[in-house]
Amino acid sequence: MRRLRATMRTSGIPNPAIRRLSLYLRQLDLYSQAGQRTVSSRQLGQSLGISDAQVRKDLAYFGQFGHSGIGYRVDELVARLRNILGTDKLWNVVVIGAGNLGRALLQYRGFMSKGFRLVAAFDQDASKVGKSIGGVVVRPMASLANVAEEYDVRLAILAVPAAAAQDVCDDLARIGVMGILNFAPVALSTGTRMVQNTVDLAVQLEQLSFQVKAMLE
Amino acid sequence: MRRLRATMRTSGIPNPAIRRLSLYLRQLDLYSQAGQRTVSSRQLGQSLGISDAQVRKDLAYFGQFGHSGIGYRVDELVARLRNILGTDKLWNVVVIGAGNLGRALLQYRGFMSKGFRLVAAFDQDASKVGKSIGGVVVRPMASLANVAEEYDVRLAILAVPAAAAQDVCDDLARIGVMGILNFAPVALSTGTRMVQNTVDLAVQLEQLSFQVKAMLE
DNA sequence: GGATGTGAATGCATTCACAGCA
DNA sequence: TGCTGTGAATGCATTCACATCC
Repeated sequence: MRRLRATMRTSGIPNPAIRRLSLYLRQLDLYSQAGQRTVSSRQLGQSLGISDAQVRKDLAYFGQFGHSGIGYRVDELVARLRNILGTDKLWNVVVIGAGNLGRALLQYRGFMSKGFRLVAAFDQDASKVGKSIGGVVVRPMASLANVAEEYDVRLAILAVPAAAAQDVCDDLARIGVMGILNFAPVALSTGTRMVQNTVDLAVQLEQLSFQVKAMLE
Repeated sequence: MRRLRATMRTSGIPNPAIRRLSLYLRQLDLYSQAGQRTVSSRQLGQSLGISDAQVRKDLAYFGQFGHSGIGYRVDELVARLRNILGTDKLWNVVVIGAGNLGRALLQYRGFMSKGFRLVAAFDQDASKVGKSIGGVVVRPMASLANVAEEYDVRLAILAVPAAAAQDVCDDLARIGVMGILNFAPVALSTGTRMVQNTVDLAVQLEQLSFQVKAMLE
């Protein structure tokens, strides 16, 4: 049994705060599109179910960019959040696994405008190799290292069966990938130079099950 | 601007603990398949990157079902966790939206054995209605209420575009759905008799981006 | 007046450390 | 001896409340 390292903190900033920054950014994009110029911590918080103090504290971890009496300038804050999250630069991302989920992800275009670009997909199954899905070509696993180097790939989306996930994860670590968005229902064992984010649909549904069950009683 | 209610706690049990119960269950299924009969809090924790004390405390919230000197009996604990999470009964689930993601979810069979059954899919687009995907028929939105009643549906998976999500959410609330697994990148505004769990892929990637960025510096 | 930014206070969650049991 | 269950202690995160600024 391999031993997992516990989740570690990257900095002095609370992990939940970093998650909320993403939510702020998403909401601010909406405000920006709607033509709104400024926003208060109160308004931003209410639209997300978060207290105004929490919003201010989260933002203040990264400096002072509010304006007394005014609030935050939407475009300014968007730019700053992108910079903080690292999505002001474009990340090249690979998708491993071109099954149902992998294909759906390749066709989902919601990433593009947000600082991520899917540059290639990989599948072990030769019959899938060569096809183009959502404008991205499916390649053989053997070409992973080359592609990763060519595009300086640091992020990967893992959409392979659970049984294969750890092996692929090890491969990815070896070629310099440092972040994995993992859709396989397993806890990956990774080194210290790698972070993972596992999205397990069954886990998600179980959370709902628990809570709905409680409401029904 | 609609105001969201803050996340509330269902009981005296820490929310993070409930999330971990799902992880324990997932891991225990593996042990069970491998023929392992008992497991200690230490072993279970290590395989998930969680401390042994944490494991024991999480489980102890729900009673005492460990055995001194032995640990926990795997099958017994699996049964108990299913019971706690509510997945010892079968939940009928509907999928709203038969686009890329909706289709992928319908074809993903990983739920079945875990207490969830996809009973129907719905789409607004008439050209999709009538098709069968992964053994599930796509129906018109208009038939949602009937199906929900017929199958006593309490859980829904939302895979519609962001712009449509809130309206669908309101519909779902009206017909008695109480839990939503939301893949649209918006914070849904719900009443008190409803819980949501939003999986936003961009948010997930942004978390990785932030952390990988920090590691590269 | 209407906001931010922030120390202080509170409230949660996790870990420690050990009694107790097989 | 090996392990659980649990109060006590610690450590984090959130909220309060107010000085401060436009």
